[in-house]
Amino acid sequence: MPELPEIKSRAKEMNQALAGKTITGVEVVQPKCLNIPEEAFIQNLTGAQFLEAENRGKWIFNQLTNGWLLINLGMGGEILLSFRENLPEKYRLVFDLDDSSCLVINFWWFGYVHFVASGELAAHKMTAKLGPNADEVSLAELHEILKGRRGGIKSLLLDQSKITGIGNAYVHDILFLARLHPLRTADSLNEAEIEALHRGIQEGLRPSIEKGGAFYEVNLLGEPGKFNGEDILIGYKEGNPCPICGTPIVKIKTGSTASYICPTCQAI
DNA sequence: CGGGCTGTTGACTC
DNA sequence: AGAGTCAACAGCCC
Repeated sequence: MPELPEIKSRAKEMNQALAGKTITGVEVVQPKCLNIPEEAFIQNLTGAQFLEAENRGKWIFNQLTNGWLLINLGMGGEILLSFRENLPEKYRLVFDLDDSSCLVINFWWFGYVHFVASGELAAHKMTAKLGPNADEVSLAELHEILKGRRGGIKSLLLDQSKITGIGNAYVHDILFLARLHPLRTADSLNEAEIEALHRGIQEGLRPSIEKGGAFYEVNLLGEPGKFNGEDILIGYKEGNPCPICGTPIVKIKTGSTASYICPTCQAI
């Protein structure tokens, strides 16, 4: 479940590893993840050079000499810097590079690998409406995002058009850190609660960003992130004592997703 | 072996 | 606006 900490880490690694390298060939195993016909995709990317990589939420934006290579790993996957002689068992796409290495992309569901020509980013529907990166949202911006919204705070945090990068894995700890129940409505938060939410977003993401992402995702070299299970406060820890008050963590249904909360610290 | 669960996203409905 | 449902490229657990 790659979310902002993992994707931000991958983007940094790609920026370091790929800048200046040229794509010499493209192998597409899974054309359904593309946004344009396979032939056009290969034609556009062959010969393109990587300039710079950064993340916007869960998307990696690779700026190329002739456009953008946009990657979203969906519900989990790997981006590996490898060699043709050492390919993993499963992969969806390979970019051969001019130094004889290659970039291998795999994901297990719903990943996207898109090409957008220079100047046409605004027409790319899946990324055009992304909100600001969750780790960069200021308190004032958060105020604006919450203002007048009557929906639940959890679904708002997961809405990538409002604020981008948070997924169902990190949202449990973010809300716990803020002492907010996921079904609290956005416009019901008082000033102190908005500040708590802002801190919760920061503190819920930062440790994993600093550790290169979660242990269940790997970096470009195949090494797992260092944000471990014991770094997670309450997410997926049903029955464990709340680290603040000792009340057992419970799993509740919130719309179509599950939420883990401390029923004492996060009263509705 | 089959069913249900799990991270994402957009389209579509009411 | 927002909540609910569905479907789209797996893999795991029971």
